[in-house]
Amino acid sequence: MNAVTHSSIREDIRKRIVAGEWGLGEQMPGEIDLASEYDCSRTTMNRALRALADEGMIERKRKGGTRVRPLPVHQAQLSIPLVREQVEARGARHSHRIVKRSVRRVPAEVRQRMGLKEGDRACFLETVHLADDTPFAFERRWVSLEAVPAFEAADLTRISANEWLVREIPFTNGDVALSAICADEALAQALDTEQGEALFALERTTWLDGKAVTSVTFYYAPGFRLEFPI
Amino acid sequence: MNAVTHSSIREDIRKRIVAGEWGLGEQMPGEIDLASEYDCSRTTMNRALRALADEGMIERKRKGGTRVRPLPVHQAQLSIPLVREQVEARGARHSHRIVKRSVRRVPAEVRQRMGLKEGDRACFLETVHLADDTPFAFERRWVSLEAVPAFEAADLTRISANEWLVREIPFTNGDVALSAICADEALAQALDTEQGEALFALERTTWLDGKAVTSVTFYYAPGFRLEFPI
DNA sequence: GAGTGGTCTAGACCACGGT
DNA sequence: CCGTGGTCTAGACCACTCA
Repeated sequence: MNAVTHSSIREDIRKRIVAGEWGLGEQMPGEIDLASEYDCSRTTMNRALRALADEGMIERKRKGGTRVRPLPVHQAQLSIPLVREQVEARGARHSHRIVKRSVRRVPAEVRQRMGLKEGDRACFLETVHLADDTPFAFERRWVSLEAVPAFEAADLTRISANEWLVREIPFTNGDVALSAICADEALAQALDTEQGEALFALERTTWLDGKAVTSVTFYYAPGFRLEFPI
Repeated sequence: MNAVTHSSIREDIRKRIVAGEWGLGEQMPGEIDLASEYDCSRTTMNRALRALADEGMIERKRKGGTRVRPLPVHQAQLSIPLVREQVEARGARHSHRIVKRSVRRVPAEVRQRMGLKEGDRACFLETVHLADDTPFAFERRWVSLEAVPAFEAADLTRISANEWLVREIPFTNGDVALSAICADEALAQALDTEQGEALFALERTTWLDGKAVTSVTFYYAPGFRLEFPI
């Protein structure tokens, strides 16, 4: 209890929670009490407690006071890197090869996922990402030409579609789904592996002000692991 | 620009960034300028900008000022729910059945993952989680009896090991890895599916003050998707 | 050295939500 | 009603880092 900074206070209180000083109910003292205990201002204590609340350690309610979360919500900051960054983080050189590129009508399933109307045009793209010339991931992507007309003419030889979009079109929100899938013939060929292998799939649809920008699925080569701290 | 609250300011500035008002370099005005522009205190502006920095939208450096992140870091708050919660969120009834439970020496691979010494004892546990009597996930777990001696005698018939541990032993940090794996014979049998099916695997090792508590892998039945917003 | 963000303070008012 | 957290303010000092 030296520096009376919001972070030192936060860590100290975290320890006291872990040590079980307060049970799982309503037990914790309020901001004012803790502030005087730590001899800091209420503002500082508020910030420390707010941080603990943000990470799911405690729950705060007006009038109800501050309580230790019965079942702590275990949240992780999962950052979704570019494929290029994933490859380079493994110490390999990234390159990509466009397998297919066309403008076509969107199949019903994707149309629903992206909220497009029948007849809306979109760009379809299949890309293989390589790590030192070994297939690393296979990307199947739809880009709405309603939202991103410029994509039709984008030069994707030097940078990948992912990076082009990230650079040109910010997005406001999106949905991600992770799953496992057996490689069919096309996926097996693209990733230079056997049919039936288990592939890790990451599907992402992103939106800009309520308009779908792109919907993409990445299929990672067998053995891929997405790791992160919690 | 009505309420001059930190959140309204944050959202307004986010819009201006998305609209491209400032390029990808060093362009943004500093706290003081923005504070006077929004007619708020520097404290409030600081909080708004800090929030944008936390979510990876901008980068801040002393003296260097505030800049728009060239490639925004796309971070998601991924909360890892209990299996029971996952099942109940699908509107099904959760139950679990313990398949194996024993105390034994830990194989080298797990020992390394958990940082245990040779000869350390641990509890090994295999559990099948059911959703309305259909296999939903298969859990393979090691619990360090060094860290949690009480686990050896825990009653796991009513609540699962996961919940027992969450209730009894808080943890300070952990590692998570997601991957896809082909079902071998044992997994296929446990999940009542075919050998070779692609399974989604979630592996997690948790620590309490540097001591490994438990290392667990969940294998989800085919078709499982882990979804979250970004 | 100087400018920028990082942080703390003391006080104030407000909004939510139990009593 | 009234206690608790949520927030804003004005001012201050500090620490990092760039020039």
